Amino acid sequence: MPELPEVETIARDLAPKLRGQRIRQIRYDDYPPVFDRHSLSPRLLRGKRISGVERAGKFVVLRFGAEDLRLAVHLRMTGQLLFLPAKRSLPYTRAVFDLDDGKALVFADVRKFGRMRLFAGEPAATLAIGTDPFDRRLDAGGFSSLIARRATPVKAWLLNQRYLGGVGNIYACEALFYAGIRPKRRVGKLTSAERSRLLTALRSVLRKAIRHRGSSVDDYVDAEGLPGAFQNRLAVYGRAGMQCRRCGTPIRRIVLAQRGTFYCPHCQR
DNA sequence: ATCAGCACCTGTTGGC
DNA sequence: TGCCAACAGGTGCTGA
Repeated sequence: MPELPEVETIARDLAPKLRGQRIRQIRYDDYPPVFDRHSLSPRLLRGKRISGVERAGKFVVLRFGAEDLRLAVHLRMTGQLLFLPAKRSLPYTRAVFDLDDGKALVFADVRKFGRMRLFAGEPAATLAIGTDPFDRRLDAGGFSSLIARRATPVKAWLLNQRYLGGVGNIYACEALFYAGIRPKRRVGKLTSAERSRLLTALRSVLRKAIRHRGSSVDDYVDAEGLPGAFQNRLAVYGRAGMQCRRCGTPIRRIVLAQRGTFYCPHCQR
């Protein structure tokens, strides 16, 4: 479900609500494990005060006190991270963090793929997340050197979190549409003009999606349980057989890297 | 050292 | 209407 724009929306919403709140108690369902096998003991969180919330790749990261201690939450496909101002029970709850005054942070997940990890250290290094697409130090040259001479299809490259952190299936398809590049093209063989267009298109579509609070194609909701609005503005994702918004050609669906992949055969070369 | 393919889960949808 | 296969925003492991 959630990619960079959705996770960014959740993190921005949660930050002012959670900052200063203390973790009173934690309850969780551990089958399958909701804390991954690298996680420190969740008991360490009891009594800790939340000092900040940020996004790292597709993770929502909570920080505690002035310490190095952080909790990373990955929503995978159907995870939801919800702030509840008053006690309430939700279906598919996997973990509940009781906060001050009856407030709570709830991690719910129908498919149970989502995981959390408590760790000490820097998120990018610990979680093996590549460069953030919005990193100011990333320019066309840096982007091109991340690509190097890789033979993998450009869409598979975009989905690999070790190069760029945060791009998922929807926005990989969308960015390639706006850059005019077919998903199967070998990433290492893109011209420098194409690479440059791709970085620009990626940033632009991610920025727009954040402005519209993400895409609610299926289960995604923000920290208050409300859907985003960007699903109505998608150019190719989920539009197989429908007319391209730019040229009218039917949008094509193929499977690439085991994922549904959408593109316009006329606008993308 | 890569990388395709499958595993992990449950719910929804579309074809017959 | 009913059944069942295919599919879903992601990633981690295995074996070639």
